Amino acid sequence: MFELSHLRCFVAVAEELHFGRAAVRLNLSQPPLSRQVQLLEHALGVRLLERTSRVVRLTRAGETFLPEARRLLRLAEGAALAARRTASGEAGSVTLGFTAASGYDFLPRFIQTFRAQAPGVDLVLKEMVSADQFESLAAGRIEIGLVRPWFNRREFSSQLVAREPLLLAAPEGHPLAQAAEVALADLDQQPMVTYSPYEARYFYDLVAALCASAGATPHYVQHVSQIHSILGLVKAGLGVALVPRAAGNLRFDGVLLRPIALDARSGEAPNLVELHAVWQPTNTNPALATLRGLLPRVG
Amino acid sequence: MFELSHLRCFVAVAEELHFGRAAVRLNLSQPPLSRQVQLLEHALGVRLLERTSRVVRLTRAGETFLPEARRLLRLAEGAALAARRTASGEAGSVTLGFTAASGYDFLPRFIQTFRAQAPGVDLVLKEMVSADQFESLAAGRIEIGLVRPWFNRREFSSQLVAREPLLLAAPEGHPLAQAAEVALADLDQQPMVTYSPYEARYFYDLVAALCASAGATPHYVQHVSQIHSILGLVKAGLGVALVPRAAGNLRFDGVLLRPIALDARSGEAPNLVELHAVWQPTNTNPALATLRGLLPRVG
DNA sequence: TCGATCGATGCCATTTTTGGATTGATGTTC
DNA sequence: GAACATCAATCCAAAAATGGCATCGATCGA
Repeated sequence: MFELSHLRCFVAVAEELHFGRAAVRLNLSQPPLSRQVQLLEHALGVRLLERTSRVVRLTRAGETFLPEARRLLRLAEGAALAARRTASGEAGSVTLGFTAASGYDFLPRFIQTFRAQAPGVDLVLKEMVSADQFESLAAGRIEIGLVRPWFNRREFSSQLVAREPLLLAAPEGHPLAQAAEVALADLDQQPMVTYSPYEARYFYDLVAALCASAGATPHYVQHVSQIHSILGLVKAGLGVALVPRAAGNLRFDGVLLRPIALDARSGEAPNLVELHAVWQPTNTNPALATLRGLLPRVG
Repeated sequence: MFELSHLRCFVAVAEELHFGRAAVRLNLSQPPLSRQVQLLEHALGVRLLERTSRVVRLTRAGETFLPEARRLLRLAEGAALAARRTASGEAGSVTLGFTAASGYDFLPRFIQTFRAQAPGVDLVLKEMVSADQFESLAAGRIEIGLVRPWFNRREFSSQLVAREPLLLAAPEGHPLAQAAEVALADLDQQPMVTYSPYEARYFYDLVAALCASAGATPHYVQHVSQIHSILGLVKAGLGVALVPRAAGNLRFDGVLLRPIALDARSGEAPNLVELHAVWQPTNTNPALATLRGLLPRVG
């Protein structure tokens, strides 16, 4: 069988129709070039060039072979480039898990940044709750997850990627929605829609801790998993709720969002709501490294 | 840069995930295989395989490169095959010139045979009178021509490919068309449409010689180039004509064809009408050799 | 007829490749 | 935990391939 180096020799001669000039082009001398082309012809069992001591011309078989030879050389370079780009993380594919809520704000902004910075990487998205993401990571179904606390999975690496405050969600016309901001104490004895302690434990605990910190005891009228469901119940007048600021991107008619007032010392609502990226430390996918490098850009 | 032999080594290892088995497959020993794969990785500047003393696994770059490597090897084999098929005349292209009349019978039958026997050869057809075919041959516009005599072009090779008789063409109802065959003597003083002595000299001379051989002197009422035009004038009642048997394939309504009666000794009409193939003897197109080899099949 | 140019061939030095021997690492069995 | 088998990598000598110089026969132009 022939080699790519034979093809380079043949292509140079076929294009120059002169062994001397082709040899110069290939940085070798004319005798080895003559021999290399002869080796190619022998390997193929076909005469590719007709030559006298003065004239070099392609045979019909040579005419057939020349475009194929050029194509092989081009494809070889392309294959090398593709391998290099994959190795460097410029090209490849990553499977990313995300929670519904992270899809409201962080994820869209991250995807935008990621596509701009790494257009050659294919991002495969899978929505699932945090617990399922850990299972999928362990099973290799996803390579990185966007999850809520709390987790204590030592076998995964993690990185905090975003924090945001909780806001009050109240129906239009609700007394608490009239003010520009709301004191936590005002939530005492208020009907409130809160999170499921099972399917949304992180948010359940967060809300409970926040209210307890102010000595407020809301009247929890419903426990729900999804934020968009919570907003629906708020609109229906069942009560108020505390939701992450990103929920504002849902633009729910009939529901107003108000910051929580703080004591005079701190000045701004604490960013209590955390979002973490998690992955297997042994993952060697270069595109994952590329992705992880871009996470801090969107915080 | 890497070589196709490197690709073969890599593909074998990638498929076996074991250097020893891959080496056996490639008919070489394990140490040189290990080194060849290392050379490929060095040439690319990319790690394609992760390996410990016990485990071999593709990297992501290796996963990207493997299908490209397989493709290159396949295309290399295909390129070799294409060159061999062109060299053997199994594949390629031929330009063939032909006269209008040869298109009635010989050429269709030849094309049918040629396509069956040489499906990989592209046949490019160009209709032109014999004189123009010689010019086109000399100029390289066609590679073989189907021409009528007479020619005396020593620089071309030729081969008689078909012969056929002349038949009498008479309008329906014409007295000469009532009999199953016609004596040449019957043509004496008959109105006759014949060939142009300039644009169809071969046929003009043939008809004149045939009539003179029987002592008949037809009354030539028209001189025309093309056989289908002659048949039209016969139908119109201007006279009879002598045409090659292949003209019967035109199926001209209103015109009957009758064989020419011979003297008792010979028994059948002589095949006076000749068709020759001509080409440049220096032409090296293998597909032309294939075509020429098939010409005698259709005679 | 002579000289210049060209591709092919001979020969040799250098480089590359191959295979056997061996190594260190790793997993299995006892 | 030790012994053993297996595996990919390394070392080294031998074989093969490559490249370059010298030269050849053929061909073209002056």
